[in-house]
Amino acid sequence: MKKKVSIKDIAAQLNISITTVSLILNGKAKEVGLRDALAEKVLKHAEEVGYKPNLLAKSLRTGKTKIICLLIENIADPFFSSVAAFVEEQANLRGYKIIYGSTKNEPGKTRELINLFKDRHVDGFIIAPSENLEKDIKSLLSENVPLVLFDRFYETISTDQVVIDNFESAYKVVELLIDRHYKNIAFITLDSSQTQMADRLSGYLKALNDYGLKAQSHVKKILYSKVEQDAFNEIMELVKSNPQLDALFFGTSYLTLKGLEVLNELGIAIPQDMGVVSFDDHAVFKLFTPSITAVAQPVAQMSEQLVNLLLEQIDDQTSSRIKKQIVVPAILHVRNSLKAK
Amino acid sequence: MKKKVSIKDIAAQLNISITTVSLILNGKAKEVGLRDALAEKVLKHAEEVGYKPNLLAKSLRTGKTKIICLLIENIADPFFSSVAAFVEEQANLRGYKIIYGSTKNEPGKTRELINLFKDRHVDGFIIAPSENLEKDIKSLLSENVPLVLFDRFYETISTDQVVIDNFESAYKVVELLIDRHYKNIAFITLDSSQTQMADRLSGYLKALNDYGLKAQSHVKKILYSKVEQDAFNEIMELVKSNPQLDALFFGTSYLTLKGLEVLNELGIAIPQDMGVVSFDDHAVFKLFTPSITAVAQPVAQMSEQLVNLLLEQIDDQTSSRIKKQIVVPAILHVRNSLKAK
DNA sequence: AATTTTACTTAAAACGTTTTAGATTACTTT
DNA sequence: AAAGTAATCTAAAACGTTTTAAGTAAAATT
Repeated sequence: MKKKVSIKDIAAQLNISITTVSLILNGKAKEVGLRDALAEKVLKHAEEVGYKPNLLAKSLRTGKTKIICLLIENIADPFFSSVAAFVEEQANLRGYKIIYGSTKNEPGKTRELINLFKDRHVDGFIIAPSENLEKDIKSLLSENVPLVLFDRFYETISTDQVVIDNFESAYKVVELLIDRHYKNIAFITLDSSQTQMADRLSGYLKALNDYGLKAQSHVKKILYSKVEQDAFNEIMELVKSNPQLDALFFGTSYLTLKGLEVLNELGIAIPQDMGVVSFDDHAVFKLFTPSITAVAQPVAQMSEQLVNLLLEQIDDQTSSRIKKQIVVPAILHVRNSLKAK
Repeated sequence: MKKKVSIKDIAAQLNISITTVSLILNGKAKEVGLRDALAEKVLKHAEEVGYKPNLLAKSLRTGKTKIICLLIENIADPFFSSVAAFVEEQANLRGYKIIYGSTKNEPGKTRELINLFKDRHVDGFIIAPSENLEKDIKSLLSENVPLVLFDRFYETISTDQVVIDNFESAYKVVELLIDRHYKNIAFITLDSSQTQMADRLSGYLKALNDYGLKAQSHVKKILYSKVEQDAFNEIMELVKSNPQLDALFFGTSYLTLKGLEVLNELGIAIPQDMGVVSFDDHAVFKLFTPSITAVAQPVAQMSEQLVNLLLEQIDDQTSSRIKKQIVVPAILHVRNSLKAK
C-alpha cells in the first residue's frame, strides 16, 4: 500500500542532506563527526516511517549482495539437502542468504549456473564440482571470485576445499569386511573420475591388495546419469553372475538403496549371505532390518568449515591469501548388515 | 581479470548513444525503428566484447529480479527438498532462479525471512506457511506481492494455493485399515492447527465415526519443535500403555520413522501385531521389510502448479485476478505393512 | 518554398544507494 | 586582526541500467 520511503525522502522531511542520512543510517555518524542529537533524530525518524534500504541499490553501489551461491548435484539428494540446511544456517547467522542450483553433475549445466549467478553478483560460491570443470574454476579463481569446493576437488588446481578422507574410509570399510570374514567383496560405484569416487575406489583396491585379496576384486561402475534407469539391473546382473560374492560395498547411498532392492528381490539374506556397507549414511539406514553399516560424512562440521572458508575469502580478497584444504574424518557406523566377528 | 564492459562502453566504442545500445540489446530495435544494419553491428560488437548486463542495475531500474523465494519448513526434509528440486526445475525453465529459506515452522523465523526477501525484491513467494502467519500473509497480499501457499493455507484468507486432499486421503487410509481387520487405530500427528494436519485428523475421526469405531479413537499429538527430542518416547509410551492398539497411522513421514524405531525396539511385528500407514511417502518406504504403506503427494505435479500460479500472478499484477485454489489428489501406495484382506 | 511526414537517433531523468572531496561556520591561537 | 583548526554538514559523482520525450535530417507533400 504505502510506497517505500527512501533516503531521499528522509533527507527532505528532515531538511538535511542525503549524505548525512546515509552516513547516520550506516552507523558512521561518530566516525565522521555528526552531532549525536542529529543522529538520534534521523534514526528515530527512519524507524517511524519504516525505512527499509533498497538492497538492490545498495548492492549496485557497493558490489556486494550478501548472497552465497550453493551449487550441488541435486537438492533432493539427502546428503546435499542436509549440507544445504547446515550451510543455510551458518550463512544466515553471518548475514548471508543462500541461492542454490542443482547441477545434475553435468558440466554444461554447472557452467551455465556459475555464469548465471556470477551475473547476479553473488558474493561467493560453494560448489560440489562436476567433472571437466577445471577451466571454469580456474577462470573464477583468476577473477578472484571467492570460492570453496566440497565433496570433490581438482588435483591440478589449488582451491579452498572441504572434503572427507575418502581413501582411508574406504580402506577401513574393506578391513572391517575382511575382519568379519567376507572374502569376495564387490565395489559398486559411479563411473566417474571425480576425486571422491576415485579415492574410494583406490582405498578399496589398496585394502584388497594389502590383504592378499587382489584377485577377488570386483568393481561395477554406473554412470551418474543412468543410476535411476540402470542401476537396479546392473547390480542384479552383477550379483547373479557372480555367485561367489559375499559382500557389497556401495560407493554412494543411492546406489546402496538400489542394491538393497536387488537383494530384496533375490531373497538374499543380509548379513548371512551378503554383507552390505554403504558409503554415505542415510537417515533410514539404522531403521532397516537389518540396519545398514555406513560411512557417515560429518555434514554439520563440513558445512561450518565451508562457510568459514568462504567468508574468510570474502573478507580478505587479497590474492596473497593462502588456500586451505580441509579434510574432515568420516565416521564409520557399524550396524547389523555385517556378520559378527 | 578484464573489467566488465557496460552499455556505456559499447556506446562510446561505437560512437552512438546509450539509449540506442540499450534498445537494440533488448530487442526493441525493430519496434522503435532503428536500422537493421546498426542493430546487427551493435549485437555483433556486444558479443565480441563479451557484454553481460549488470542484473543488479537492471533490477534496480525495472523492479524485477527474476528471483522466486521458496519458504519451506526445512530443506533437509525429503518432502520439502523434493518440492524444492521440482520448483527449481520449473522456475529455471521459465527464466527464474530460486532463493530459499527454512522456516523451521516458526512464525517468527518465517516473518523474518519474508521481510528479508521482500527487501531483496524477490518477484514472488512460494510459502508453506507456519501457524499464526495470517497477518503477514494478508499484508503481503495487500501490497500485491505475488504469492502462492502450499501444503497448508488459511481458511480465513483467499490466496492462490496448492494442496492435496488431506481429509479424503486420511479417510481412505482408515477405511483401508478397517478393511484389513484393524480395529484399534491410533493417529500420531503434529500438535498443530495447520490445515493439512487438521484435515488429516478430521478424516481419521470421521472415518472411525462412520464405521462405528468412534470409541476406539486414539490421537497422539507431538509438537513439531519437539519431534527429534520427544517423538520416540511419546510413541513408545502410547504403544506400551495401549496394548489393545493394532494399527498406527502417522500424520507425517518423519513421525513414521520414529514410530518404526519404536516398533523395532519393542519387537512388535508388522503387519501381524501392528498395521502401519504413513502420511507422506518416503523414498525408502518401499525398501523396508515389510514395505510401508503410505499416502504419497504428487510432488512434481504440485510443483508445476505452484510455479504456474506464481508466474500467472507475476505476469498479471491486476488485483482483479481471481485466486485459484488447487487440490491435487494424493496417491495411496498400499504395501506390506498391512495384513492381507 | 514552406510544410508535413518519415525514418532514425538520443539527452537526460530515474531507480536508491555510497562515498569523495569539499564547504561552511565558529572557535582558537598567534 | 589574521590565520589556523575544529566541528559539522553536504554537493555531486558514481554504480549500470531503462525509458520518456524529443531532436534531427531527409524525403514527401502541398
